[in-house]
Order: sequence, then C-alpha cells, then structure tokens
Amino acid sequence: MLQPMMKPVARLRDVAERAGVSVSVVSRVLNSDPNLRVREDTRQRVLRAVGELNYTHNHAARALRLRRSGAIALLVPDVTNAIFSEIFRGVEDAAAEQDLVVLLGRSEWLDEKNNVVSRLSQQGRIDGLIIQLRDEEPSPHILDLLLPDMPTVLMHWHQRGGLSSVAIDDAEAARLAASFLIDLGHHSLGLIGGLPQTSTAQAREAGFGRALIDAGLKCQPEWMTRLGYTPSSGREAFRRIMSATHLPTALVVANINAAVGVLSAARDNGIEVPEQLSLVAIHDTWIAEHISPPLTTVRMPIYELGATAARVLIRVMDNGSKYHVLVRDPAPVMAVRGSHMPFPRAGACLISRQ
Amino acid sequence: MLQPMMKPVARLRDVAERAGVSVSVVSRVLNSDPNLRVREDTRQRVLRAVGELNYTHNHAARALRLRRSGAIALLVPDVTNAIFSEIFRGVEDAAAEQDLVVLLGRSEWLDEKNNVVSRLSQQGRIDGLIIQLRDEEPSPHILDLLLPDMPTVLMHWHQRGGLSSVAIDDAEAARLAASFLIDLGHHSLGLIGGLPQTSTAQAREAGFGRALIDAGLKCQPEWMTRLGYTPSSGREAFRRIMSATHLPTALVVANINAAVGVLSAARDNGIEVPEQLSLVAIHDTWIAEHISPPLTTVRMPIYELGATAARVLIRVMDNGSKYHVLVRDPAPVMAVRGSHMPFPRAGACLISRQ
DNA sequence: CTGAAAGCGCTTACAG
DNA sequence: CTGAAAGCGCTTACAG
Repeated sequence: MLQPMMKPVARLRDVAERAGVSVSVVSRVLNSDPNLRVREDTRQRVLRAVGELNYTHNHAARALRLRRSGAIALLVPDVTNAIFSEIFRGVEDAAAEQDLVVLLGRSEWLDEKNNVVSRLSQQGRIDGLIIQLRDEEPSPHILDLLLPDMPTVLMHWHQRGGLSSVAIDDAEAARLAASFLIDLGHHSLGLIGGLPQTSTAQAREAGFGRALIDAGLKCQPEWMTRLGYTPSSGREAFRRIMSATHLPTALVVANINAAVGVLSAARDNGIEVPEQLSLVAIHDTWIAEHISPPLTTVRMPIYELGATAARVLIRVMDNGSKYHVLVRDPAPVMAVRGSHMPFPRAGACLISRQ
Repeated sequence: MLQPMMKPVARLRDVAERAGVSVSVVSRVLNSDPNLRVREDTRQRVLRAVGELNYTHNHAARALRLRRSGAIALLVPDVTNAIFSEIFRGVEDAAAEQDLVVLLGRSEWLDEKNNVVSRLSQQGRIDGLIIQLRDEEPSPHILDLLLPDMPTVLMHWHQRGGLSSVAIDDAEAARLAASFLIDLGHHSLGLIGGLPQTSTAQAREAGFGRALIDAGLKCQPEWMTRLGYTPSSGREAFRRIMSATHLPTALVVANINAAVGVLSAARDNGIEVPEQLSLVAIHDTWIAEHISPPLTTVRMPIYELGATAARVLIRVMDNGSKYHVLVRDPAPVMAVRGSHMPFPRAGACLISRQ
C-alpha cells in the first residue's frame, strides 16, 4: 500500500486560525466570491496568512465538493508526431486561462474494454476531452458509447455529427499547394493523400481537385493515392505512382511525414528531387528544414487549432451545446524551401521510364 | 462558472442499497479488504449490484480520503521526440500494474514561478514525478526547492544526488558504436556529442574514448564536439569537424536527431554518406529507416528505461528511500543499416579538402 | 459476519 | 460584515 503522499500541509482551517477568521471567509476571499463583503483589513489578514503558510488548495477536496476536477484530457494517436507539439501548446495555453490542467494521452484501443480513454474518464478524473481519433478508426460513434456524458471535442474532424469538432482548412491547404505548383508551370500533378475514410483526407483531396479544375487541368486517378500520413505509406504511394503509364512532374503530399518517405523512396529509385520531381507537403515541422532537400510545405494554424479546441471544449462543458469550428486564422501559407522547381526549365531532365 | 461534469451516477450508497448491505461492505469487497469476512453469497450480491449500476468509484472522494491521487506525472523536455514514445509506453505499462494513471507534460521553465511542474504537483494532483530535465538545465537542485516533498525520479541521469535516478548505459552505447566502426577498419573517428553538462553526454564521451583506447587509437579533440542532441546542433557540429586540419572517416553521433542534421549538412557539403564518411548514431527511431541513407544506429532499452523509472518511483512513494538504477537489459545492440562502410575499401574516395 | 459513524478538506446556502 | 453547519463520496477503525 502506498503511503500518504506528503507531510502535513496548510489547510483552510490553518489559514483561518492564523488570520483570526472563519474558514468561510478564507474560502470566499480566495475564490473572490462576489457576494462577499469583507473589510479590506480582514481581506489583507487572510491574504497574508495564505502567503505565510504557503497555502494551496487541495484538489481532491475541491473536486469532490465542486464535482469537477479542473483537468481536461488531450488524446492523440501519437504524441511523438511533431505536428502535435504545437497543438499541445495551444491547448495548454487556452486551458491555463481557465486554470485547467491538461492531461496528455494516446487515443488507442478504443475498441477494447480497458482503454486509456475510459480509465482517464472514470468518475472525477477529467471534466472534458479533446480527442484526435486514429486515422484507422474514424467512427466517433464509439465515443458516444464509451463516454455518453463526457463533454468531448473531436479534433481534425470536419463532419457535423453528434460531437463538437474543430478542424483546420485542409481543403485550402491542398488547393494552395497545388496552385503553387501550377503557377510554377506544372500541369502534371499527383496527390499522395490520406486514408479515404478520414475527413482531412477528403478535404485535402477536394482542395487539390479544385486547384486542378480552376486551372483547367484534369485529375489523373493513377497519380492519386490514399494510403495515409506515415513515412512508409508515403514510400508505398510513391512506388505506385511511379508504376503509372505516364508520370507527373510534381506531387502534393498531404502530410509531411509521408513526404519523408516519398523523399527517401525517390532517392532509392534514383529520382532527383527537385530536379526531376517537385514536392510540396502539407504541415511544417522541424524535419522540413533538416532533411535534404529541405521540404517546401504549407504551414497551417496548428497552435490555433489546439487553442480553439480547448476554448470550444470549455464552452461545451459550460453549457452543453455543440459547436463545429473551422480554424482559418492565420490562413495556410507556403513555406518555400528546396523541394520544388519551375517547369519546364532549361536543361530539365524529365523522369524517363528506362 | 463550469457546471457539474456529469449526470448523477451510481455511488457506493446506491450499490449498497441495491445489494441490501451497508456501504462498508461494498467498499471492503471492492477493495478486497483482507480483514473482511463475508458470506460468498453476500459478496456475489454486491458484485452483481456493482455491475448492474455500472459503478466506478469517484476519484476525488477516494483521493481525499486516502490522501493520494492515483496519478503520477511524466515530464520531458519535448514530447514529440520520437525516442520518448517508447519511454511513455514503458511508464504507462508499469504504472497500470499499480492502477496509476500517467499524466504527460513538458519539463519547461523550471526557473519560473508559475510552471507546469508546480501546477501539476499542487496538493493532490499527483503522487509522484518522473522527470527528464532539459539538457540546458541540468541542475536537479531546482527540483528540491520546487517540490521538497514530492517523490521524484530523474530520468536519463547518472549522478548520485539527492533524488532517485534511472539511466541507460550510455557509455556502453558509445563504446559499441565506436568499436563497430573500428572493427570495420576505421581508425579516424570523431564524436558528435551532447552538451557537456549532461550526464548522458559525459557517459557517451567516456564510452567513445574507451573504445579508442582499447583499440590503441587516439582521440582527436578537433573531431569531438559537444553541442547537443538536435538536428541544428548536429549540423553545426559537422561544420566544425569539417574545418579541422585532417578529417575523420567515421563519426559516432551521440543522438539520432543530431544525426539527421549531420546527414543533411553532409549532403549540402557534397560529402557522400557512407561512401566518404561513415555514420553510426545512438538511439533507434522511425526516422532511421525513412531517411536516406538509412541510419545505422545503436538500439537502447528505452521501453525498459520507462518501465524501470515507474517501478522505482512506486518504491520511492512507498517507502521514501532512494534508488539509482542503470538499465542494462536488454543490452545496447547495433541496428545495422546503410550509413556505414568498411575502411579502407576498394575504390574508396576519401574526403579531400578541395 | 456486518453496520453506524467519523472524518478527509473543501464550498455555500443560511442564519445572525 | 462574518460564522456554524451540512454535505460532496469515499475508507476504516470500532462496536456489536
């Protein structure tokens, strides 16, 4: 059995004694109760006693009494995904404004009985949940079953369903990437997309398609894959596209991690980026400038996505209503680096099939 | 003000009523109180009622009563560092054995007043703390001041100080990497090391040195840097080593993220890896096989590091004593990929200075 | 074998 | 303007 976690520490009662008032007054002063009228004199005595005893309130007691924990959870498929770093900061900053602590976890095993989600959301652990589902598990209905009464916000989610959701403008990101390449003279464009059941993949594909249509170009189905956002799926996608009859001169890669795989697959196949193939990836993380060639990407408002998710969650917890928010500010913007080139260019060496 | 977080839910009392016993019995049955004698009959009734009402205990009440929260925190400088993924799994698995939940956070701003560490460790939030300090802030004394009574385990920390600590065998990792290269015929080896104030960097440098000495080779100070574990520090380290009078034929890179920077700096400088320069990096993450060339690395017992940290912490919480553990099982092992070559080799093209 | 009761540290109507 | 008291949902000596 574990022992008590710390030595005796100041309680409200101790503060009250030292200040010569009742616990009620101390509690009210600390919580700035608007109904409280105290002499400034008294208030100062209380505050001084709090400082001298180094009082901080006991969360367990507070949670029990108020029926809320003061914590929210942020669950994502993979905490080590660099994109996620910014999301976390956004959530934390917005949560801190309301004195909420953020618990970070993995959104795994939603099918199993004894999963992280249920364990975290057992009575009294957290007041609300921001969750990004795994791409392979895009049916949020599971959550309804798992946590019928938990205020929940789906992240990276466009559909308007039973739960609140926040998303970034994935369509615009892909449109921007594609038209950037088109403006460079490319007219043979491919898309390395995400899993088709995810709403981000659908949106990115739609945006890509719109850019081509706007430019009077045609989508080539054999240049479009829907395999996911991981390096190995990027690798496989590249392999498939390279086996097409004709080849594109440029690719929009729907995710930067997939682009890492594309880049290394290209190298393995002796194809030079950007000389023979231009690449633009969505999302801008540290790897973009530390890989060779440095990747041209679309930078997205990821910090704001996190902050918005937290603010939406707080409102859901507050009034139980439902929100669907698309974060567009700041707008997606090109981070221009070294993985693209104009087309056609002098001395350009097209990919020739043997 | 936030509203109560969920609709009325079964309490101990509800279970007791339904089972026709007192709350004491229900509580004791659920906690398998060894002093409890109940008729099997009664126990079954209780268990059935628990199931029917879908009872789970209220954490806040439990925490208040038991004076412990059932949660521990894991704080690391950067949650998106891929090395950390395995640590997290290890900690979670070991913690789950004791029904402890793991809160994940960033170990930042230890100097500031209002930091994550203090906020998390306010009364009753967590029972203990596993922390990996930022490399730039290697004085754990700050923790003593910040959290005098919090059971704490330092991770990736070798020194025997006031706090418990767990580490992997960093010296052996570097020794293994260096002797792997030496066995390949290299005798001009450099080390791209971590910040000198960190104990991991000291250990890796020591292990590297020992391999050279064992082989009768000399350390070349101009081939050794101590700039850190990030891609940009790796880039800078490469630049410095390349400005030396003579050049090494192989490098041990003390961290895989730094190796990513080294690789791209090498490419920028027109140096072929592995043809002109062999690279072995410590730590084995997804990037190793998705970068080009795939990196030869040393795989470390990172999952076990996390699990051990949690087990040590649990013992510290239990009996207040202090432990210093070096995790050596499984032993560091080479993950052989494509960033190294024998030396000298037929047709080898050494790096020549212009 | 089982139950009544105290108390963990808070907040908040209610009373004065 | 301030305080006494109830009660949030548990656990656990103690009594029977």
